[in-house]
Amino acid sequence: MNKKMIRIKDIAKLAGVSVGTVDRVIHNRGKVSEKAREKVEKVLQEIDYTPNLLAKTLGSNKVYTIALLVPDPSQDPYWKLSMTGLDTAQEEWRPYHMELQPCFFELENAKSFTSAAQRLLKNVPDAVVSAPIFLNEAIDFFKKLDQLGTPYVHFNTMISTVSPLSFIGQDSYQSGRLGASLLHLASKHQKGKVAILHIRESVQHSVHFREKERGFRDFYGAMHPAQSVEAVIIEGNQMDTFEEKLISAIKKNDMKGLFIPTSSGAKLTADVLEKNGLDHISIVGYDLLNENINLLKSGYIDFLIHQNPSRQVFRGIHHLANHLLFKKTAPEKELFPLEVITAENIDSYLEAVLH
Amino acid sequence: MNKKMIRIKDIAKLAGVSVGTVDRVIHNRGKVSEKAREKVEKVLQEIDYTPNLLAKTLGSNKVYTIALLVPDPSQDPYWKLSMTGLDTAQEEWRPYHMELQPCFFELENAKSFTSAAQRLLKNVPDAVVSAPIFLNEAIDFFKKLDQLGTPYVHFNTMISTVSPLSFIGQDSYQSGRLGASLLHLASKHQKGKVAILHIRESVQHSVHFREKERGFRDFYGAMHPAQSVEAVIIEGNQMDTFEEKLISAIKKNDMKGLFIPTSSGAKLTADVLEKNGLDHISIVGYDLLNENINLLKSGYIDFLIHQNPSRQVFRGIHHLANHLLFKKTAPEKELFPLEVITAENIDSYLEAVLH
DNA sequence: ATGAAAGCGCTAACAA
DNA sequence: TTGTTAGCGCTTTCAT
Repeated sequence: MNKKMIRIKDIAKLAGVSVGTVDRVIHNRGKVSEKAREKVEKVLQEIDYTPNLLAKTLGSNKVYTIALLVPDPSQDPYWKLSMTGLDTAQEEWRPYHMELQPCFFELENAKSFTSAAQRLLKNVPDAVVSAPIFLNEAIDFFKKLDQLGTPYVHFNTMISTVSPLSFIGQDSYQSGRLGASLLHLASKHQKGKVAILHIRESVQHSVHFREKERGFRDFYGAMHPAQSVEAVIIEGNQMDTFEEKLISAIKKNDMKGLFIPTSSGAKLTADVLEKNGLDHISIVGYDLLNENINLLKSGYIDFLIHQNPSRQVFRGIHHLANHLLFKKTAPEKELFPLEVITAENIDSYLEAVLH
Repeated sequence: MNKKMIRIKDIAKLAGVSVGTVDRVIHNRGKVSEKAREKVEKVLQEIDYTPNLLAKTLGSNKVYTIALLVPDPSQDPYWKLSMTGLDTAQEEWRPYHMELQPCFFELENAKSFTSAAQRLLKNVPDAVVSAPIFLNEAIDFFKKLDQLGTPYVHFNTMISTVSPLSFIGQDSYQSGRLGASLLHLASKHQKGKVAILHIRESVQHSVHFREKERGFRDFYGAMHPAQSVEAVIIEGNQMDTFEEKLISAIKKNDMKGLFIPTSSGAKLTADVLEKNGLDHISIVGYDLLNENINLLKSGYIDFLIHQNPSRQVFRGIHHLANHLLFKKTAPEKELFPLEVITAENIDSYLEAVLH
């Protein structure tokens, strides 16, 4: 097949110039006469040259660092899951002298995001992975990165005003539709209403939660228009009266099924339901938190939708590292599949390696 | 953090020996005195040394080749899917001068497997990925590879008498259970029997089909003992009477749901059902063949279980390449998660990159 | 503007 | 058994 790899040296010989000149032409590093440039470009057009990436990155002996700006995993089980992605990435990229610096902020505190972002920039990382939990603050931060020319990848929400190397996440609208279809499957032979439950989401200004609701409603609207759909909203500052609010909403609407987009919401809800003897109510929740896993196995939750946070950070780092090291182009968005978890396939997910 | 990466040269200086000796110790290339070895190993224990992979592969300027022995994708839609895994792997490993040579055999022809295997061995590949469709022939082949010391990875069925570097697949028993649980979900409010449908599987001598059946039966036995479960077997040589056999089995047993482990079986079945006005029957099938995708979207199939063949070959190559190039140890088996596909998440799978 | 040459960290061949 | 050294293909610096 490929008889032999073409090297810069070969091109130099063919063009009758030195390797230095070839390098300058290839990378537009200036300082080349028209004559020399033409000779080299002629050769380049005739042959099929792909540079040896190993030699390339070895030659320019640089240690890259990728910074991560994510919520403190010790404060949030969802982000705790994502840390295995960091570990796996660390493992994968260590031999290439890629340095990963995690930088945490507090989930309920926009100021801490900003200050963490500032700390991060002090270290002038070569690239950044970030979760734009606080949208406005995040946009400011991303714009700064855009100015600096620092490549970054972000999760959750697509933001049209900034230019990340790549966006990683799921189609939230479709996720809502999927949630609705699963809830329907679990509850269709019961009477009653279904609802989407927004718990303590306010902090997230989150477009993606709204999109999930839209998808949820659309599914029922299109497929089962007779089914009436509610939304129950329990804000972060109302958590002391959570039980009361939830129960009253359920009783008032004769609920048969709940769709809970917040990953930690299912546990809160299931506890209240169990305490109040309402365990006939179907639940569709999100993500493989330990609590959710237990509830799924014991039958309190019917389905989970997996957002694979660990893979999100793993892939984010993957794209950036490939970009820095090998100049590979990343997809502008990488949408993950919407994975359906049931009591019968949960173990296969827990045993599987990061995928 | 780590101020500076440690190089072999540094270790040599610390141990008071030459780089050559350090290299020999690290790779057990013999020819080292006890004294020298001890000195080096002491240093290695004290510091945290990870070799620079770029330099490593650049230095040992070798081109490895991995051969693939799989069914001709033009003859089989399932294996056609797996080819995107090949392409992705090719892309990923190109910078490391890893050569991938596919080698196809005919799906219904054991002889062609053997002859393809021989052709393959002529090229003395450094490693092999293979699908052991013809179990006996495959075992012979694997034993030969074992003798040659050529590492290999295989799919589908775990084989206790051979020693692959790694086995890649899914837990077939659990896959059967999952299939049963999904079929139950889709059909539980109808009356009638459920069945597992074995279509033209004989060629595969396949342990994993039996395991799926066992899982399928166990689920119903344990969870819904009242539900009666059948098995319908239609051999490869009976395909001319397929319709007749299938319909008579359905009528006789008053079937309400079918579990079809063969990926191409769902289409055959659905066509017959539609033709005979039996479209109330629920179907759980396997894999994202185009036909299956259409049937799922149009509601003729209720669920698909995704075996992710493309990722199977991708990961197989991944483990072998890492083994050859970087001496990384592969897991002796890598079980994939059992992915549930419905009409509402199918698109997210089709749009997603290999995952 | 150009070429020559010194690395980058590791491997492997060659002396000693 | 050891140490030395010449590559691997590319980048970068330094003369010219």
